[in-house]
Amino acid sequence: MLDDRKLEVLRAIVEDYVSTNEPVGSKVLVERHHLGVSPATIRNDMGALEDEGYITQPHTSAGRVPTDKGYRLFVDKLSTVKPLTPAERRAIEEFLRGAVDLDDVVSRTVRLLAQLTRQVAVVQYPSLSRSSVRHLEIVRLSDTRLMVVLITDTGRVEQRVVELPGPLTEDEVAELRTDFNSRIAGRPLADAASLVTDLPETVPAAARPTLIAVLATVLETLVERVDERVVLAGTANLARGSALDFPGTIRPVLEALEEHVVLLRLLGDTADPQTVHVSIGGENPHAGLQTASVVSTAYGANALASLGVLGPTRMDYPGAMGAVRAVARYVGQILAEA
Amino acid sequence: MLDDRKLEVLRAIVEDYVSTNEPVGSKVLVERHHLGVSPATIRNDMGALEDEGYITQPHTSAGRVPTDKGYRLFVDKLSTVKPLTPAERRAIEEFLRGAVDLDDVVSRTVRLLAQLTRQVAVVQYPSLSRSSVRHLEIVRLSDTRLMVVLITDTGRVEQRVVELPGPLTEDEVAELRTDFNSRIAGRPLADAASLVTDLPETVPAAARPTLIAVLATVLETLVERVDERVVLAGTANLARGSALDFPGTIRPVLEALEEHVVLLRLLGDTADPQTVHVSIGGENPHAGLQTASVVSTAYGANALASLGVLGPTRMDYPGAMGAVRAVARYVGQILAEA
DNA sequence: CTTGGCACTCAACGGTGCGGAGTGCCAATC
DNA sequence: GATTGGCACTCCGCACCGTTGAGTGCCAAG
Repeated sequence: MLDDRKLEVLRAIVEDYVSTNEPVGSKVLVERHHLGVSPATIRNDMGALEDEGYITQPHTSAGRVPTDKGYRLFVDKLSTVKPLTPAERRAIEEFLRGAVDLDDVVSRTVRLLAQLTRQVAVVQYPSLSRSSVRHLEIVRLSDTRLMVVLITDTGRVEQRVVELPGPLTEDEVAELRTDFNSRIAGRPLADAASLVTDLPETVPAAARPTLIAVLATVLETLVERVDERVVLAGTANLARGSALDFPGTIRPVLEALEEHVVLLRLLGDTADPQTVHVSIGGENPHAGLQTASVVSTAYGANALASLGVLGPTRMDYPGAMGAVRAVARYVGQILAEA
Repeated sequence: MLDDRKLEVLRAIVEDYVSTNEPVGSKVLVERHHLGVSPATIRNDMGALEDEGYITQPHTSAGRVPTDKGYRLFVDKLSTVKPLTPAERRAIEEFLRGAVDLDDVVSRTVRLLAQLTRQVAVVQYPSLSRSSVRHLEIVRLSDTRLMVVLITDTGRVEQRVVELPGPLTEDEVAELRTDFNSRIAGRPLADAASLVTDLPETVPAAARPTLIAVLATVLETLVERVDERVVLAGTANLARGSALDFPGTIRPVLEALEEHVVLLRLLGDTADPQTVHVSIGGENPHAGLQTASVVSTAYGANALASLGVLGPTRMDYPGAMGAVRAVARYVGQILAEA
């Protein structure tokens, strides 16, 4: 159905349209891509491509523009991930190395990605799930209030305040601290919860309600889906492209970006850190993102966090995929070392 | 120079323009605001107001639009802060009460403010400066790496990783922990730094380099300007208004919003929690915000944090000021209780 | 000082005509 | 059968134009 030249034509159309942001016609196509044939031939091919739904014309006497389906084919079959230049790689590494803690790593990563791709960058926090408890600190704020601080071996810190049913002395708090730590310190988070559920039975009945309150909070901290945190950068890039990129207004896109749940769903599709996932236009579940594409991948040792970029469907996919892949690798590396 | 009626005319122009988003002419003005005079009289007044630079015409045969100077006069002399309705107050209180920790308070606050004002909301984290050290936790990550966790009485948690010049045993770490805590626990952050600077002199020379490394990080944590953290919400509101609000594109505004330093400067003007500060158009230092206004105030017991909203100069100032003031009060209240 | 009248200005709008880019189709050619 | 040049056709974009109407500034009268 689609011979090699037709595919080549599609590739040329996508590349031209992405770089010029103008519907591309048969004439300019043969000029810029020195395909060895005449415009008329290209026109025939374009007709075929249009029949198959890979390209479309905005109006009768205009050039062609790729459809979502066209971009999909381009990404799947016609393009290769564009590796970064050594200079870029050095810059990335250097920039990320300067981070002082996890928050800083994430924040640098997202800014870096936005700058490299000139799109909106999204980074999800690395997940707790596979990490282990380094230390559980319990601090007495007042007679009836405690603060629980969980520290993991990945450097993550989670805190919670507990309101107690009754007063507690400093000594009792110290005891609680040792009780919990002796059971869960060094254990993976996933296992930790089950290791403390029987704690209430080991103490006198009088102390039980208090312990149960603390336990509830500790469990909450252990299983909390902190990986639901996301960070954004580069939203100004949305206003960069022409009016063609986002019909009418970028408002629905900005709205979608503020709904973190939506973002998480977009990023969530990505499971394997080796592959870069691309979601194009109408493939996105969210109504406000029908003209947007997302390029994402998983990162980190445990591959439970992900990052990516979001932009108009008219996006430099090979470049974005290259940047996303490279950044994900470097971040993973940095996190593994920390 | 400007008699009462002229001021009344200015007020009417501002209010009309803000609500209709269209340059307002003399005729519609007398109709909608039943000033007891004819359009011709109003025209004379408008002429005077224009001569003084309070209003301007986009083009010859159009109505008048307030200038920055006009908005300034309106805000300073012609308007009163619009209090929220009891229903709104209840909703705010209820929403903020649901917060589980400081991060949650901040995140709820910013979303709330964005929704109430339909503008971009900015909330700066409450400052550490006036709070005290609740606890300083030092955790041994490996032979040569420590994690320092500072917990304040305001519920804030700051963490840092320290690379040590030489290895340290668990016992030595425990000793460090007690050394530091005995000196600074319960002390205000502002004083804490000076209380530990002489620590190195109290230990054997061999242990000194290590202690100095730890000390450096602890000091950094103590004085760190965490109040430089800001959170945003409602950026989609920028794309709501007409093209008149932000000439050309909202891009420079989005860019400015990503530069947290800029935001901090904007919010920083606010010192007194009792007053609401307004910065209009050209009064803003940043080039990208020449057509934007910021309404902000300080909040919290120590009045060292601030929050506000940002929108086009064509903004409902009384409403925004009311919302900002009310939200600041409620947040301050909640933080004081916590 | 206020007001009605009036001439003037100018953005916005709809209609018209033209040029050009790009297409689809067809017959001729390789 | 694929390729190609030719050609008629479509239709966007643009410039031009007159009309309309909102709004103004000014002036003379009240």
